[in-house]
Amino acid sequence: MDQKRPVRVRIIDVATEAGVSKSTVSIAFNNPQRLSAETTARIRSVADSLGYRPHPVARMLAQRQTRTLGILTPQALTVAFGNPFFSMFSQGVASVGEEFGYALLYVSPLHGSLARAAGQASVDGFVAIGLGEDHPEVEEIRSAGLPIVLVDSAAFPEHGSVEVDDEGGAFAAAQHLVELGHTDFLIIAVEPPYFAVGSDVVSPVLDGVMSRRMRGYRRALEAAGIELADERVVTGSAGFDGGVGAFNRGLDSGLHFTAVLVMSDAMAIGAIHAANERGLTVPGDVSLVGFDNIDEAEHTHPPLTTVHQPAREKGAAAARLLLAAIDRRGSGQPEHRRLGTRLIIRESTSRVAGERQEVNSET
Amino acid sequence: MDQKRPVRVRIIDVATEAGVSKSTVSIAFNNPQRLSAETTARIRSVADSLGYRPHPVARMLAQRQTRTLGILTPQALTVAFGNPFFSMFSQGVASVGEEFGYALLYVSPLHGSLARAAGQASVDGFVAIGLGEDHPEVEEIRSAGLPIVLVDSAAFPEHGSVEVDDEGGAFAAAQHLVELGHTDFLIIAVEPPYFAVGSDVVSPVLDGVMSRRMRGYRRALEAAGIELADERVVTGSAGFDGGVGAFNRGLDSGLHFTAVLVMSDAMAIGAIHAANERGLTVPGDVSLVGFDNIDEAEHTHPPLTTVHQPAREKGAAAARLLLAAIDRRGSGQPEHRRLGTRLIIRESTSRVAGERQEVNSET
DNA sequence: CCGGTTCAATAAACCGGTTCGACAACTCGG
DNA sequence: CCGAGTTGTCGAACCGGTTTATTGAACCGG
Repeated sequence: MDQKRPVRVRIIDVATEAGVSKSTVSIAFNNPQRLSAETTARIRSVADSLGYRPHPVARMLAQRQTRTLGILTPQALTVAFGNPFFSMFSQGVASVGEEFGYALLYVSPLHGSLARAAGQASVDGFVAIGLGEDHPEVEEIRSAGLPIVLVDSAAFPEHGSVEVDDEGGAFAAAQHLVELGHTDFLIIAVEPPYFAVGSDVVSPVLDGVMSRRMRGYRRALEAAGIELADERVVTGSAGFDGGVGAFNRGLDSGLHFTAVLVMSDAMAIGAIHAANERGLTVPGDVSLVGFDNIDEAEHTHPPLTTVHQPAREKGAAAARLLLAAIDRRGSGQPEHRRLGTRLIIRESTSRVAGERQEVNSET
Repeated sequence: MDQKRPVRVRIIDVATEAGVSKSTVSIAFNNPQRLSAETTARIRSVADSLGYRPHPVARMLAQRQTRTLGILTPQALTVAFGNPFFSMFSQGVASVGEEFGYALLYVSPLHGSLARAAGQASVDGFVAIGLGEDHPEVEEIRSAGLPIVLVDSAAFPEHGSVEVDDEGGAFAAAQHLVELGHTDFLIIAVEPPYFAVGSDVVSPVLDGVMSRRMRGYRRALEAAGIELADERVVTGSAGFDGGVGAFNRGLDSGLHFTAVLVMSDAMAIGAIHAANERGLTVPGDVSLVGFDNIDEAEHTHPPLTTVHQPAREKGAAAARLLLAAIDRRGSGQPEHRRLGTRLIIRESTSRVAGERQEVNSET
């Protein structure tokens, strides 16, 4: 049995082998111009032949920086990565992270506790996606002296934040359908209990986002004098399947509707699929508007009308704010950014079909 | 200007305040039963009131473990996260990571060097997605004494690995079309230069995967006596848009084909969309088989026939192998796992239409 | 009253680097 | 030939914890 125990080469080994002190070795790597060329060369070659790599953790400790950005999510990663939107957001964070040489650490609740998970993460700062008021980990992190940028939540003015105009986007979506003459609506929301583990509070994150969207829908409908009965709001789990389930439930409840507002594209794609399966054509029988504008929304059949939110820019902006906060180490004002949303009209929506044309063209 | 400089509370502060030594404080947290109940309680309460959190990096250094799993990808994260498959894989890794209390660190090339990036990552081990033979970072990591599990590559028998039967899946896909009577094929591949930065070698990863799939296609066609001209293989960037581009290019080249084999679902979805835009119906005019079986494949119109690969299980298996390797610290045999693929027949494929219909008139 | 246990708490070493101040040797102007 | 700078290297302290061997006090039976 060849015990392949590749004992790590330490800086002291290199120093001994090269006949210098460990400070000198360290300098040879981090500040070569302070050393004579030959010494540097010798140390380098010894290090190479020994296969020396500075221990990243020791280095982090001494330099007091990790060159790592943390992404904090109150949902399990298995659910987070199930949402294409999250991937796009990640792309944004990653793009600026990579540019500045930072790796990405994903932190999700461990054994139900996000705070504990955050506590044992070695990062220079956090991007927290949707931590609402009652999330104690924000305080936790602050007391650890780490900067944090909140996404989809402005509950903590003392920290940077990046938001998106959810309400405005939702309003535009609903208004668009109203203008097409629709009066009978179904709303598909993502259901609140996103996960339920351990003793921690359950994520009110999406709750915030979703309730803002709901507000936008409601405002537009009210403005058009359309009343929205509670049973016209159905929910399902985030993700494609949740969309088919919710749509079917809406259908089965016996409601009549010609327009569906869906709070996420993933669910909207599921809903389109469900509609087809049930013999309904989109947008002939039912018009449908999603939210997010994920990449696949353009390629559905029919292409999905949806509210674009700049997910990648959101991630990038959050990362930039965080890097800035890391740089100035606690001083300076936190920045708050709010990005726009806009309605993308494709082909999943159309004027309401002939007969029930009780047009309410005022507003 | 209130300088909010939340100086971190250190263990020594707690010790002083509680009138004990720092060892005692450490024990109070990690081995409470060794201490008298009252001392523990007092220390805990002092720590609470001071807001003490053990410094994760210091702790990692002392304990020689990070409780973090590294995910190594030779592509920039911006491109990796653009592929739904990657998200599914991540879900798998995350699910077992979360179960055992590990966070996830994504490591991608920094300034063009994956080796450098890997070197400064503080993890207990790596899951490397598709590192081919000529990737020096594997040796690099081994010499750092860290375990590594290779995914989609068995180039290093001394490390654990998880693979998938790409060739078999591709074979089944092609055979299915052959059985439906198709003889005129187009193959859409993902183009090799996935990125090109710095001095490092460009990822041969996907290359390996893609060439295995190609081999599968070819074998099935040859078995049916169908010859595949080189110009019938078109490429595009991974992702939806790459699919539409490639499909259009195939169409524009004047080739006649009734069947398309696409090496990824994302591209297949783009291809379906492109086909519709060009007035072709799927599967009426052209049959189409994807690869991966991502979640959205079920909800396309028509639902996509594709080769299922167990992406989540792949991630989970890799993570489990890695955790096992971390546990036994270098001893023990590396394990190699190979997972199956299977053809999922949905509705994007059908028997070839009667006569030699002229599919494409001109551009 | 004494040697042997047990229990609680501690001092010191350690994890593996970085960094600061000091020092010796060498250079150079006067 | 002396004193002031430079230059190259080193020792020691430090980052913030954990861990091991040790100590001192209390306990206990003989």
